[in-house]
Amino acid sequence: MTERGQLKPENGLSSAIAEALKQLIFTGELKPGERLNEAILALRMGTSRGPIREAIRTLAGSGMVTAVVNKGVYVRQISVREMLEIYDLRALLFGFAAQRASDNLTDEHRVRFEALLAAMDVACEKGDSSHYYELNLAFHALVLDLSNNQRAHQAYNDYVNELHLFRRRFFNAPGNMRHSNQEHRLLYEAIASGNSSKAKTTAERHVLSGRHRLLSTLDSVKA
Amino acid sequence: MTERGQLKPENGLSSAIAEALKQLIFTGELKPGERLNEAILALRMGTSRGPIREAIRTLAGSGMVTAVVNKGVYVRQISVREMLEIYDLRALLFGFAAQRASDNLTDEHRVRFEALLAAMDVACEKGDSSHYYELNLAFHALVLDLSNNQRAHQAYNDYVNELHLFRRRFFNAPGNMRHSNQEHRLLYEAIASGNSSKAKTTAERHVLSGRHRLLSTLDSVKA
DNA sequence: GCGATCTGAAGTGTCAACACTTTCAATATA
DNA sequence: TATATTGAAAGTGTTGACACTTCAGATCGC
Repeated sequence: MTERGQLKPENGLSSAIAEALKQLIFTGELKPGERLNEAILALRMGTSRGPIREAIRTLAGSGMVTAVVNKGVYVRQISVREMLEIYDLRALLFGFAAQRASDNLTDEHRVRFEALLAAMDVACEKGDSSHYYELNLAFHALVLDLSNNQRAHQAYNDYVNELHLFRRRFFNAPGNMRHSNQEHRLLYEAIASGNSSKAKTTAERHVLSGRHRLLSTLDSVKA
Repeated sequence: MTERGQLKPENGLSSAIAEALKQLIFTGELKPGERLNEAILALRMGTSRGPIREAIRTLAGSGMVTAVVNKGVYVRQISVREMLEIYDLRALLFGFAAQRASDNLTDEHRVRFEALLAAMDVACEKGDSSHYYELNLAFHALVLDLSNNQRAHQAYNDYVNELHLFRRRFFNAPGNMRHSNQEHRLLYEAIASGNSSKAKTTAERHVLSGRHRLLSTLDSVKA
């Protein structure tokens, strides 16, 4: 955990701290199961324990950490079962969004989709997985945007973050870009064709294939 | 807001306070948009402001209240748009659960379903809307249980609570029991028949018909 | 009379100190 | 040696005090 003194207090100290803690958790500097020591965090962030406690309670409210009375708070650990459940929900949401997207698609969005797909092809060829990851996120975000349902978008992002947390615990499955890229193309074609039910099933399958990949990797590790 | 000194501190004072605040919000003693005054709450709960602040941050984390720096926290207000979005998600989840339920149904569950439906018939005849409401919750919970996906169940409950919050803001639409009751029967038949896709669409429609009722009531008020 | 500035109250943000619980290791005891 | 006891250390829970921001109303100048 490196020094990180910035902590822009634009929106209240505890909000800034909560944001910083989230970053620490997502980047893996704070690992799942690890305990958060209030005093040490306070020292590191350069404040007293009060704001730290409040930030931690915020995270506890959103489920990122679990609090045990008189013992402390721990970064949430996600079980395999929970991961599978979340994958199903994510698939459901993505299918829902794709279905709607095929109804709400405009020419402007077509352009953006095609630009994204082209860029992903390039990243895929070059093997630039980090850039591909960014584009992948943007692609999914675009679909969710087109669902015209902000809550769905938010819930989807929450699920993705939670899964991210889980995967970090085990290994950073890079996922095979090529296959994923192919599925994206198929999904876009389904959306663009206006066949909303096909768009839905394609989108669901896309997420579930990710779930399947992760699951089989997990099995092979256990064996 | 009545005195409520119990506050069993079994799991930490701030957790207990958070629970108490949730109750106050759900029962409507704290109305949407209303500000939460820390000092007054502290006085009423018999503690100092610290635990109150932490409880409030917990609620803020789960989205029940919104915090504005240096001004205070306010009970969340849900817009019509947001309500519609949540209804869609709730329908999606309920459809998902019903689909799964038709795969996971056992004889034991059949018995419970039929007991619930019978009891609902009775409550419906007697016009006992309060009891009907309880049974209605139990019916939905049973379907969600059968989905074998705890996260789905939790998310569904969260959505229901949020909608509850919204409806309180306008009026307590009792919903017509008779119609709802009929839909429950249809849904159970679809689930019991093992036709999972029919179960799914029936469940979705059940929720969406609720959404439609609320929406048309809203329109008639505005007009 | 009208607008700008000042002032006070109300309320939130932050802090440091203290009380309480848990844990673990050292010691005593059978 | 194994087990129970006890005491210190570490860390969280809680509190009251103080600093700072915001807002509304009073005051002053024009």
